[in-house]
Amino acid sequence: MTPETYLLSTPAIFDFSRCLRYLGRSPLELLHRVEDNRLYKLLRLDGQLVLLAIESGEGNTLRLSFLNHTPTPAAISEATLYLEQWFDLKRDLSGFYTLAESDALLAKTLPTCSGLRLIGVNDLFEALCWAITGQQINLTFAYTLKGRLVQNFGEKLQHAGHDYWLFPTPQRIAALTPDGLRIHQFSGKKSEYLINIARLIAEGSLSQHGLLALGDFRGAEATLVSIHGIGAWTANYVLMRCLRDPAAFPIADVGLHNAIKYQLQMDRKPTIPEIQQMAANWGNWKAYATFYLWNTLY
DNA sequence: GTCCAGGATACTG
DNA sequence: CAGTATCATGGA
Repeated sequence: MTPETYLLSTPAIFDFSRCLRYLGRSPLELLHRVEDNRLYKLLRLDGQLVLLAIESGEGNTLRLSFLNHTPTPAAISEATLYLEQWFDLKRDLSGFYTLAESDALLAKTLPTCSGLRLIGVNDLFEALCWAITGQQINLTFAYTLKGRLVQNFGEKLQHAGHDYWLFPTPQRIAALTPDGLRIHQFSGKKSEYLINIARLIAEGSLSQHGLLALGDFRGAEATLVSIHGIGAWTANYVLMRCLRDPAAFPIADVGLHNAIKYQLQMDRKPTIPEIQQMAANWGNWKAYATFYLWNTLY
């Protein structure tokens, strides 16, 4: 049977293959799969587990295929919205390119990043878990830990010989004790942080909508930082990848430091004041600047 | 064996 | 208020 297929129009500055290169950076990733220029993603849409395949379509489009269901109209609409957010398709990047072409550091990212969109982590709980899990450990181990979280507490769909996963719900993690995460090699502190945040989200006192309703992103940042386990780096990571604050800037990020060191051929990592100076003109493109610099590391 | 990882917090002076 | 210790383990 031929799956239901839909087209989604893409903006002028968009290179799907570069987005896929970012998405395919870790073989340990369980929340999506990249194969043969096609992206597979499991979502819960309109109450059902829906497996999507996304690939380049004719002209400036993406082609979505629903692999395991004939989608309801609501599911089609939700899938479209999800992808627009995931790939940041509604943002006009012309200002960023004007900036990047005249910026000594950012210009170096364009040959390998041009057309890349800031790939999001749409779900707030997932974004927070990923950021906290990744604190002060190498990225490979962070993926291993996330994989354990997903495989032990997430939901699985098998399709055509592959496993597809949904990230655990906050309700599921909120029901754990710290030992339930520590046995999977999360630190004691991170276990407490994750369970507490799961509880806040499960009970409704923390939500993406609520954070965005605070008026500006600085309000969201202050709220996030007030939560145990969320410092400036984590808050800005989540602002950048989930809340879509264009000025989010995880300036203490080691990956950012390494990318700058490499691009400028420095014999040491840059200091925070040096980075502030480099970013002085980045304005509301700091999130994109960070993402492009990260992407030069893969 | 050593050093560093997409940091945050609690403690110390 | 600015430094320091601690976490926790893997990867290089």
